[in-house]
Amino acid sequence: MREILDIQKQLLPDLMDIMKKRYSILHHILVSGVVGRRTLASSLDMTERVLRGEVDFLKELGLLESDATGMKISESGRQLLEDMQPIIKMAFGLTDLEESIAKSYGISQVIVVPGDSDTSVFTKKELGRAGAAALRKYVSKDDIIAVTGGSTMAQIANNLAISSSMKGSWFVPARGGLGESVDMQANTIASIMAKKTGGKYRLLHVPDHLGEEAYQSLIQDPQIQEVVDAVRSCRIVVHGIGDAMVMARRRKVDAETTRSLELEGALAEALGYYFDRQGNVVHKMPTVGLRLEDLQRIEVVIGVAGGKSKGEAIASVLRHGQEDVLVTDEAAALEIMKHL
Amino acid sequence: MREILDIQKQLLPDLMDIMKKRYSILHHILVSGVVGRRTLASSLDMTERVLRGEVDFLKELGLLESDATGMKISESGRQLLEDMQPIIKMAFGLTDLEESIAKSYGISQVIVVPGDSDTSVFTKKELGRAGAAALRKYVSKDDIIAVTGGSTMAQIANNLAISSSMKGSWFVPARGGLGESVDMQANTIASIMAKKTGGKYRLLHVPDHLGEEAYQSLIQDPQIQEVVDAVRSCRIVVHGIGDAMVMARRRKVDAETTRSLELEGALAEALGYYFDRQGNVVHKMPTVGLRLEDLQRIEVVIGVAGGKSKGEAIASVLRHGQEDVLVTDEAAALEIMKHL
DNA sequence: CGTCGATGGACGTTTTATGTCCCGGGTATA
DNA sequence: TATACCCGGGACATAAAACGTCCATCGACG
Repeated sequence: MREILDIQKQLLPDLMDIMKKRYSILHHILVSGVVGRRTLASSLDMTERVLRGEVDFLKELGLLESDATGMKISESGRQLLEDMQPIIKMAFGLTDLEESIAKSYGISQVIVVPGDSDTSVFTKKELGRAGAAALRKYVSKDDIIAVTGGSTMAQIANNLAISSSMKGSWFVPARGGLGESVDMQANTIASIMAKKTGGKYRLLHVPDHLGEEAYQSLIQDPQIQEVVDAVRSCRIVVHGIGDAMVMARRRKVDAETTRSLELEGALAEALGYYFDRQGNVVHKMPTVGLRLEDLQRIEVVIGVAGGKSKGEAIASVLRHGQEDVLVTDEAAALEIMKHL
Repeated sequence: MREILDIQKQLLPDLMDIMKKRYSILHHILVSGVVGRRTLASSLDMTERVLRGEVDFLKELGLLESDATGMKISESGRQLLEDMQPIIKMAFGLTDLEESIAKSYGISQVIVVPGDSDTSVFTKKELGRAGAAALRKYVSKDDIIAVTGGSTMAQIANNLAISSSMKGSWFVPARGGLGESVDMQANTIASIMAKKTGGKYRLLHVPDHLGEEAYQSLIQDPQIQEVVDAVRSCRIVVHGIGDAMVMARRRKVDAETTRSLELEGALAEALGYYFDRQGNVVHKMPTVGLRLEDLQRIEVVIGVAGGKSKGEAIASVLRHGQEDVLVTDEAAALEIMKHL
């Protein structure tokens, strides 16, 4: 039942918008009894003319009637609304979640896919699909796109396809070596994405656990510098969000730092930075590439993460307040709303 | 599952058309492998430009890819088509039926509702709804609309609602007394329709089983003449279609005529005329009103009938070749196609 | 009996869709 | 290897639809 809508959404992306619009017009008329165009327009926050277009259409379909006293719902319209109840509830439960997260955290767009990535690989794939769609939506010609590593990012890469709009794009890792395993690290993801879309890529080869001296000389290297400059001038960032302690363990952070993270109350990780509950940065991985302060001037920052277990972490990162777009799943979204 | 599509068809008929269009584009590309824009346009019977609009859109969505050799389906497009298979079949299976009937019998529009009126009252109601919608579609200002009797016509009347486009219309019975019971006869239907839509009506009070002399004097009557003239100058006819023998019995046709009907192979009845399998008129009820030859110059002839048992009868009437619009149900439609 | 709010018509403007043509380039075939 | 063909994509004028805005008329209500 839900699939049918998801499938249709692929072919008719604005299906839901139109359906919701027409539904809410009908619904408003139903609860109002008899209502005039102007009143209805202002209560629905539409211009009078565009409402009129829809109303004429609905009248054509026989779903509402109008005479000189105003508009009211017809019998078939009333029946339709009743039949639609479950569909609307299902289809727009998530939309409501999206809107309340967007509003609460001040984000331009939130996309919530149904399910829980923790328990269903299908949801994780869906998250990747949605992330890829979001990227495709915001990308424009010849953009530089910085990406991070992680399994969610890998799923996004999987779901990208050759596309003329990304043909001229550059994919770069947002930050150098962060101690991830090879197939999940940012370099790998960037190259896969470039391959899938027909775009180009540059990599940042920064070994992990470098001595201070070697590190300093490395970041002086003109080749590296060039890539870092490209990264920091990117227009779009797509990054995952992780649980702080899980990430620390995965990256084999030393015991002392781990203890310090625990003491500072680190909850979330994104782009090599660790955040506490309030969204403050409590630690930073020592490597090159994008810095947190760069995010302010970057036009599109897309965060992608899902699963109930990550809900709190996502909320922390959102609270830091640099995200423009969030792609998550239902389970995480519910958690996020709990941590308001 | 099916309900959701039915609901969408009611609320979003325009989007369903678009969905079908995009689906068939994708499908054609799938079966063609690699195909060029111009070739595809002609095979889909679209202009090149409008196809291009859709193709650009589908490319944007990542459902198809194109290079200098032509367009081909992408992996996600292929997957989508597979997922959509059942949806399309459900949503448009009837559409296919509609189109083949329209084509086979040379009718402008055929509307098929799901189900079988013989076994489901819901389908019968739906037939009425569809019939009412068809009438609403074709009616224009101040039309004269001739209607017949019967239970299906009564359902149509039930589903009409007050409508500005019918406010100036006249409803008249297509033919005088045909021996139906009062609540199903054309006079009743016409007056109900007028009441429901806010239109006006004139009736033909012609008693059944009149002697020849009385009949002759009746049709000379100026009042009657006036109505008959109105009826014969109508722009729209909406009529039911019945099984010949069932109708003969219901109308208490005398034994001799019944025998003659049987001999002639009468199968169907419409507008007081009886038709054989080939669509020839084999008998005519003796009353005033619309004549069969009037149909030629009447702009919109709408036939409404459903139920598996009536399929053959409908086919006979269609074969007579005066129908412009047919509203029927799935069961009847399948029968109609059998009697090609 | 007058006032208010409603619909539906009208009209100019803006945005979008469409018809049409053409160019550079890649493919297949000779 | 040369050539003829068909491809996608850019360009542009035009038709069509959407939209903002205003107004005439009608019915309900005080």
